[in-house]
Amino acid sequence: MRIGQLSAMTGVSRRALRYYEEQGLLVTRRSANGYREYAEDALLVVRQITALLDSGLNSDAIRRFLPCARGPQPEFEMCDELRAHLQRRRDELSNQLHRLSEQVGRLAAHLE
Amino acid sequence: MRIGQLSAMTGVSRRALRYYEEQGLLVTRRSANGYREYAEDALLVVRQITALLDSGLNSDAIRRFLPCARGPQPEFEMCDELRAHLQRRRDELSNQLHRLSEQVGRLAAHLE
DNA sequence: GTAAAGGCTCACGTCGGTGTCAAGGTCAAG
DNA sequence: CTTGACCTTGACACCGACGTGAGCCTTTAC
Repeated sequence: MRIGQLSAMTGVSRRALRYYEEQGLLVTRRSANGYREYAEDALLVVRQITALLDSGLNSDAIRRFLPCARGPQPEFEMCDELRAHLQRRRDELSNQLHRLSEQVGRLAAHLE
Repeated sequence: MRIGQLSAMTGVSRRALRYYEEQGLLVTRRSANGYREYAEDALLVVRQITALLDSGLNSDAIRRFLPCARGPQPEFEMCDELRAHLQRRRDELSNQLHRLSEQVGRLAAHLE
C-alpha cells in the first residue's frame, strides 16, 4: 500500500504520515522507485497513533508506548515506566478537567 | 504595585504579565516614568488567568471570558455564548480523558 | 506522446505562551 | 558619580504537529 491509499483509508494526511515516520512511529519499506510501501498493519498502527494523539500524548510518549502496546514484549520494565507515565498523564488531564468544570460551575453560578 | 512585586506574589514571570496585558487580559495604569502600576485586584485577575490557562483555554477565550466572570455585566448573551464555549471545551477535555483512560486500561490489561 | 495524478525531499510558515537578549531609562544607596 | 536593582520596548527563539509550496521524478490514463 502506498501513502495516498493509506491516507485515504485513515483520513490522515500524507504529510502527517510522513511526519509519523520521521518521528519513528511508523515504519515503511521503500520500493525501487523510492516510494513508501506500507504493510497491512500500518492501518491499525495509524489508528493507534491518532487515538493517542487525540488523547493528549505527544509523539515522544507514543514512540515509547507503541512497541509496548502492540504485542508481547521482552521489556517489561519499560512498560511499567510507560504505564506510570500514562497514569500521570491521565491524572494531569483529570486535573485540568476538574479545574475547568469548576470554572464553568463558578461562571454558571455567577450568571444567575 | 509594580510588575516585579506582582510577579513575586503570583509566581508568574514578568514576561508573562506583559504578555497578558498585550493580549488584553490585564489592564494597567502607568506612572509618570512609564512603569506599570497594578491595582489591588490584579492579584486575583492573574490567578484567574493562570487557572484558566491551566484548564486548557487560550488567551482569546480568556479575553472574552474574564469580563464576564468578574462582575455583573450588561451583556448576557455574550455570556451565554461563552458558557457554551466553556462547556464545549470541558466536553473536549472529558473526551480526551476518556480516551486516555481507555488506552491506559487496554495497556494495563495487555500487560498481564 | 502527453497530461494528470501521485510520489519524493527540502524547508519555511503557523499558533500560543514564554524565555531571553539587546539597548536603554529610572531611582535609591554607597 | 557609580553601581545595581528594577523598569521599558522590541524582536528573535522555542516546541509540536502538522500545512504548504517549490522543484523534480514516476506512474497511470487517454
